[in-house]
Amino acid sequence: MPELPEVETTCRGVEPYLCQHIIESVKVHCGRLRWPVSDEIYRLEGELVLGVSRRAKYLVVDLAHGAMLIHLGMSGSLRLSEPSQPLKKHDHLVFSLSNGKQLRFNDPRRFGSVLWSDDWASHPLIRGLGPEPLEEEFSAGYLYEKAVGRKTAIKQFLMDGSIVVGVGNIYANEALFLSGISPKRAAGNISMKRMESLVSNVKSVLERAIEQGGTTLRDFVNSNGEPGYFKQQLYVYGRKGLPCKRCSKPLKEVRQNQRSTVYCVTCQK
DNA sequence: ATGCTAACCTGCGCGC
DNA sequence: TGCGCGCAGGTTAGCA
Repeated sequence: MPELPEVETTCRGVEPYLCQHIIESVKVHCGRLRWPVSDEIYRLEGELVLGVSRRAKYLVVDLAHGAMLIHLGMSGSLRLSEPSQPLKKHDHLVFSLSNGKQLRFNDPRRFGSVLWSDDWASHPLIRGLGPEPLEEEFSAGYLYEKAVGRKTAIKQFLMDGSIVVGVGNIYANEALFLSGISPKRAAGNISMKRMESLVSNVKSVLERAIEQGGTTLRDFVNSNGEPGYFKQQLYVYGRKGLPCKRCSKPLKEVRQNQRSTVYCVTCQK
């Protein structure tokens, strides 16, 4: 489900309900996530939330004495609920807050994770991540330099978190289409000019998706349970065989690294 | 260093 | 209706 825009949407949605409130209790209904939920999670109880932010696709809940890192994996979501509302299937963790509300972590596939960290920025899963795509550090010059000598397909390269974070399958497909670059082209074989276009399109597609509240394919909902509206603006993702919105020829699907890639053989070279 | 594979899970849509 | 199959927004460990 969630790529950067969906995580950002979730972050903005939950922040007002968490910030300056205390996590009074933590209930773990199923701790078998991507990484087993550690008993350290109970250190959250009594902690004041100072802020909620995002790094890559991790939500960072900053506390007075540490932090909680939440990753939504493929199917995770966070919802604010009233304690009286019945639990939904796959509500694995419930955080009761001092404002009387509950934050519930739901994740059917359990690829997500919920971690305690004393110093989140140096956590092994965070340390070593590449720059944020919406920050200035992610520039054409940076991407071009990183790509020198790399034979990896550009799509795979874009989705490599040590190069740049937050670009998942949907938006990698979209940015490449918008830039007219074949997803199969070797990363090291792209001119600076085209890298400029690519970086610019990665930024703009992510920004536009955030404005629309993310992309809902089947089950993404924000913290209020509402879907995102970017799906109707997708050019290629999920449109295999349908006409290219630019040249009308049918879009082609291939698999790269176990992920589906959809592109236009005419418009993308 | 780079690059590829399998693995972690449940649910849904499709063809038969 | 039901069943089996393939596929799904992510990321890591492990091995060549």
